Amino acid sequence: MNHLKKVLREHNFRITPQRQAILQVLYDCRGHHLETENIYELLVEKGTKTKKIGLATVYRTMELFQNIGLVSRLSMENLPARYELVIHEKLRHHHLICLQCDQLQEIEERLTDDLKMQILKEKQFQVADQPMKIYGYCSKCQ
Amino acid sequence: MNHLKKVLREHNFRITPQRQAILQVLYDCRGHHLETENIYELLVEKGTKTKKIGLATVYRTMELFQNIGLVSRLSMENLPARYELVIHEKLRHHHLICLQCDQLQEIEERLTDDLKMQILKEKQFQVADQPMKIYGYCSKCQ
DNA sequence: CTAGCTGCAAAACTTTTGCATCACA
DNA sequence: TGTGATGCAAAAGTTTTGCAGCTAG
Repeated sequence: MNHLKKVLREHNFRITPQRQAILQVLYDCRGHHLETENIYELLVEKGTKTKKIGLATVYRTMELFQNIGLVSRLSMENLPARYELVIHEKLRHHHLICLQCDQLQEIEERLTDDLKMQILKEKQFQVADQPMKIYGYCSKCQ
Repeated sequence: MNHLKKVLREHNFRITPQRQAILQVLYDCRGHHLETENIYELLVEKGTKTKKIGLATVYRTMELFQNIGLVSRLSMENLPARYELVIHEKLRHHHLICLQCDQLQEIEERLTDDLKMQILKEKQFQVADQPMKIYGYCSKCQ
């Protein structure tokens, strides 16, 4: 939460109750990958006693958080995009997505280091420093 | 075109002028990755003198073609999905997508063989036999 | 104070669907 | 001729935007 405040201030964005509440939800659900709609619902449930929030605000906030590196966005084939908090102590990772059950697993980023280097060498294409989505079948669904 | 007819007949689907026209467009644009809307527009241009076609038909046809393996679908982050004809003589490949200009390049599939094997070994996750999307910056946009 | 945020509602956009009609086999 | 395919229009579903009012700094 302090990190949020620091990053927002650094970029000259305001620390609003809505932004704090959204970050709290993301933190409470860390490890999961939430749709904007999920986040909104959780906020509405909690929020009966506190503040009101609009779905558009959640969308706008998720875009903002992504831009400043607080969350990473995972666009799903046709489904709504999902977000997860970027945890800095955690190793960077890619996503393994099961085509059968939509379940997510993670693999360490280092596994793609060689691939990135080859792509740079052969195609002069600089692979972005963002999680890759790798589709397939998890051990249960094979 | 003969291949289309063969595959459709094998699956008990009908060979309609619309399906043939769509396949023709895909063939004429082979090497490119077309949005459904692009295909529709091209058909409307050409079609003034021939037949009418509806956008819904293009959507339905692309889904059908994908199911029977005639085209491969490339879901783009927020943008409309793009399709390309599956050319059997051509080597299987992955896509490099430039985050700046949306341009697509291709890399040979073999470059990810090691990665796939490691993922299977470490996570018992079977990577699907489909093109991977790798995001980054092309040589012009870096 | 005032620029940046927010909520609401409406719009934008891609994709899907219902249905009456059409046409391939 | 009968069933699958089509065109049209409307619906669905996610995300964006316009705008008037609110609020953090």
